[in-house]
Amino acid sequence: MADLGEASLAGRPVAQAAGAGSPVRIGDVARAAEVSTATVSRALRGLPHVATETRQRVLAVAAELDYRPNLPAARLAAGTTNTIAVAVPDPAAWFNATMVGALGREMTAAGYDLLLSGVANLDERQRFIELNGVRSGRSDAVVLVDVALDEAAAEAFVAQGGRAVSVGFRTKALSSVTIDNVAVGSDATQLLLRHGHRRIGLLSLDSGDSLNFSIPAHRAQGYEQAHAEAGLTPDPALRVSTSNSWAEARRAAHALLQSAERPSAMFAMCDEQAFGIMLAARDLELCIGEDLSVVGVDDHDQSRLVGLTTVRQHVARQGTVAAELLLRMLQPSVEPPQHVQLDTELIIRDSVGPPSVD
Amino acid sequence: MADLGEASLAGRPVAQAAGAGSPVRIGDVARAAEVSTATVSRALRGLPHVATETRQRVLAVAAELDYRPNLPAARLAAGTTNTIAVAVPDPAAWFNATMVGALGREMTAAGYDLLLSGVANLDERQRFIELNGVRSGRSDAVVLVDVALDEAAAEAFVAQGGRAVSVGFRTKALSSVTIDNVAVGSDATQLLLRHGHRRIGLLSLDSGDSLNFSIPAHRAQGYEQAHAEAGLTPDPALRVSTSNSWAEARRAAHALLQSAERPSAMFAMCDEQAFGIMLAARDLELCIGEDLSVVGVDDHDQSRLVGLTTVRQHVARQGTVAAELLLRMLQPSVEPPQHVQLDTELIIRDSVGPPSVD
DNA sequence: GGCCATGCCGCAAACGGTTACAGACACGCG
DNA sequence: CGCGTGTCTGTAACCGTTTGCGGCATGGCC
Repeated sequence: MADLGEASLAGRPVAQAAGAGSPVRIGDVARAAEVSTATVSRALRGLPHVATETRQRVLAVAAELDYRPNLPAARLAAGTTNTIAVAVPDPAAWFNATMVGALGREMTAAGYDLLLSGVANLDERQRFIELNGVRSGRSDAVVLVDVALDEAAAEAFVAQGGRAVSVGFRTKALSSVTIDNVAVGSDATQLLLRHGHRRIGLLSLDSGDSLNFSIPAHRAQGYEQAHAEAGLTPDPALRVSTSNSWAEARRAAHALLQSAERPSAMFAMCDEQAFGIMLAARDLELCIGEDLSVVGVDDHDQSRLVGLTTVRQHVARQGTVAAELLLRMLQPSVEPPQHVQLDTELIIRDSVGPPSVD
Repeated sequence: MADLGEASLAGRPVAQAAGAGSPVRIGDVARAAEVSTATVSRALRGLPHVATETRQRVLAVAAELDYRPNLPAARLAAGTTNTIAVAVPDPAAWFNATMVGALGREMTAAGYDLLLSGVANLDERQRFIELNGVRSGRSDAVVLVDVALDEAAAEAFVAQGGRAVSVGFRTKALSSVTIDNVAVGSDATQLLLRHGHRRIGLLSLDSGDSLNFSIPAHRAQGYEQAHAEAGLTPDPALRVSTSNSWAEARRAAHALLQSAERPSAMFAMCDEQAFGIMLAARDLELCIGEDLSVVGVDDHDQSRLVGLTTVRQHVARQGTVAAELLLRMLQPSVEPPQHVQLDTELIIRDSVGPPSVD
């Protein structure tokens, strides 16, 4: 206790003008605190078996020396990275950005770093999976946002010790957080049918771009199902698909709306596509909600602004749920994969009305 | 060469059913290829001083064994991480998400990982800077997106060997990519003045939320300057500020537009705020472009949809430029910080017209 | 034929922590 | 007083790469 004063007198670390000269290592702290490196390691990480007095001395000395543990070294020795890797098809898309934001907030609070990868096609997906297996030590776990893995690949991944949670896609082997996409498609379509629409266009997502085929497929299924329940069969000509960019959606909608028997309403896979439809309608001087009804999915920040009726999914909540699943999964005790399905909600705005009489 | 066949016969790696049993290490590859670990290391990384024949044998064996180098170990030994850490105030905001997307694309192509951190206030900024100094070995370089560092902090950071590029904020010690924010403010304001507006509201950004005070300050300066050039003095009552969320902007605009002498036009710091203004106008049944003119900044994806006149900044290009600066900075040769200023562009849409005669 | 340059390759020492194991010490109890 | 128990601490063996340096052929040249 006598020599404590020597080391930790000042309030702030000595400036030390290190100039990248000689980085302080754990041994330096140990020497200055007159303990072993083992004790320093334990003290700094809050592990038990360190006397309070000793711990405080170590803490003081470490602060004094402005010691920063070297991460790769710690990771190598401990075999854990405190990092999670997340794969998203397009980091700039609204859904993904919002998801990553929520996920990041939670994981940062829990002491994890977030490694972000854009994974836009099957090659990149393959690469991501290979690179982020446990064996590489790049990350402790992986979250796949709208990046589907087939059952075999998922099982292989966990068999090698990989941990993953999937967002938007359900696989037996992985924990997942999803919504009921059949219900999404059905709810949207039913709304349009109730308003009296009989020619309802379906703007689907390209399977080429998307790595998660099941989402558009299930929503389309809901669309079919709603028609069937009403005793109707949708015209296949009313079905087109694009990527999730509004620009492409606009082009596709433009073409469809100029066809001989144009739809009186459109259901789009996401609000960004719906925006594209609205732009196309504007081009053709069709009034939204009168000449053309539109329903999207997501409840994008801007949907309210343009009065878009949509099926809301709580994106941020999906992010926090994914984080919870991750943290649980990172515990030493192994649990079977968890599957969480969140509710969606139909949000009625101005973009839907009865079909105009031609 | 004779034993090559033994190791690399098959097209794909043996399934090996590792079950996380015994990870393949570099020594295993070395043994199987009958070379030293040094040679394996060199061969796999494409370094010189390896005979072509040997290299191919090593490659084949490594593929056969499905070897994955352990990253922390490699990083510890090499003292480099091939990772860059990026700090953004809010990962979900459109500008940031788009920026991160572009940056990530470039850096991934160059073989770097992207570590994403939300840095929303000064404490988090402090923490980010401390955590990502060179000494921690967490990342090779840092990019600060709309997260300003004062001159002293920036110098201290580079003095310790840290490398950083700053986006949206210019500091002597750091490379930076910026736009001319005074011109942005001035261009937008001049447009409104030319249309005959005399009461132009300014929706600024909270300095509390934003870590980059200079952006709203400079734009406000352009606003003042444009007024001064026209021989006018803006009414301070027309100046409010919020965060960059449209919801807050909406509330603020709502209040301002209900005041006795309401502005006939508004200039917002970003398109998201402008959207909020447009919502407020809708609430009050004011017609955009007639009863109220609005100008934003960014050229957000949705701006076109709602006909928002705005000052476009090329976000993705800022991202690629930042990536170039980073890559140059990561070269062994030390260069002085580079400063790149990109052009902006006034995009005229429907949200601006002459003031309505009251 | 000797010598030097050159190209490949291996040995072994880092890199900077973590942690199993054992030692030291104090204490309480029979 | 001996012994078990429990708490604190140190010793040293890893963790899995990278890389400086030296060795050994080989080939060309004088």
